[in-house]
Amino acid sequence: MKTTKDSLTVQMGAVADPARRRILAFLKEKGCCSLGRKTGLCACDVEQRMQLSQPTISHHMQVLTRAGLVQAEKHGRWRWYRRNEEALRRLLNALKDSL
Amino acid sequence: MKTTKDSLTVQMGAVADPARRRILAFLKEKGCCSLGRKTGLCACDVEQRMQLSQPTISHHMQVLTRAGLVQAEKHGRWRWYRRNEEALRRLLNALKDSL
DNA sequence: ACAATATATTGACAGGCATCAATTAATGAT
DNA sequence: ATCATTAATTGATGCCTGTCAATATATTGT
Repeated sequence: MKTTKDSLTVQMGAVADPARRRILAFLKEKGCCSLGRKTGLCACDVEQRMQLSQPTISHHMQVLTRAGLVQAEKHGRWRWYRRNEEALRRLLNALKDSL
Repeated sequence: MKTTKDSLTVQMGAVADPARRRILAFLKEKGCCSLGRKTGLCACDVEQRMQLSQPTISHHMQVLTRAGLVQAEKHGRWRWYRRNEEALRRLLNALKDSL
C-alpha cells in the first residue's frame, strides 16, 4: 500500500532537513559560476560551502528541485540553481493555513 | 558522532508529518472531554478522528509536545492537549527568516 | 581522439521514524 | 479491593532518508 505524498508534505520534508535549509540560504548569494547573473549557484558553488560530498549535494538539489522550491537550468557543463521565490512564498502561506 | 538537532529542525520535523499537521488542525476544535474549556482535546478525542492506533497517537503527541508546539495538561484520567499558538507563530516567523 | 571538469547515478550502509500489538501505569468508579 | 478507562511504554517491523565511494554521463578544451 503505497501512499502518495501530497505536495505540501513533500515540500515540508524538503525544508525539514537543515542541510537543505542552508542550501536555500546559500542560493541567495551570488555564485562564482553565475557571472552576470544576479542570483543562482551551480552545484560546485554549493559543494564548496557545505561540508558534504558531491553526490550528497546532487541528491539534495534533486529533492529541492522535485519539491519545486528551486529551479535548475542547464548551462553547458554546469547546472545553475536558483530559488523559486514564488513557490517558497506559497509554501509559507500554505503552512500558515495548515498550522 | 551525535549531532544534536537545533530546535527549529525539531519543530520542522514535527510539522513535516501529515498526521501531526492534522492533529494540530483538530486541536483547534472543541473536544468531547474539554467540557467548559474553549480549546484543547484529550488523546482519545484525537484518536477518534484519526485512523491510528492509540500508541501511535501517544507517540505523535509526545513529538509535538517535545517540540513545544502543543502543551499538555494532566486532568484526572485524561490529558488535555492544546496548541501553543505562541510557539506556532514563532515557528512560522523563524521559517520565514530561514527560507 | 583524448583529457579534464561538472554533475548524475548506483549501490551500500546506518540511523531515524511511523506504525502496531502487547503490556504497564495511573486514575476513577463501584 | 476490584474493575474499567485513559494514556504511556516497550519491543518489533518495515520503510524512508542522508551520506559516501565508485562509477557513469555529459560537456568543453586541446
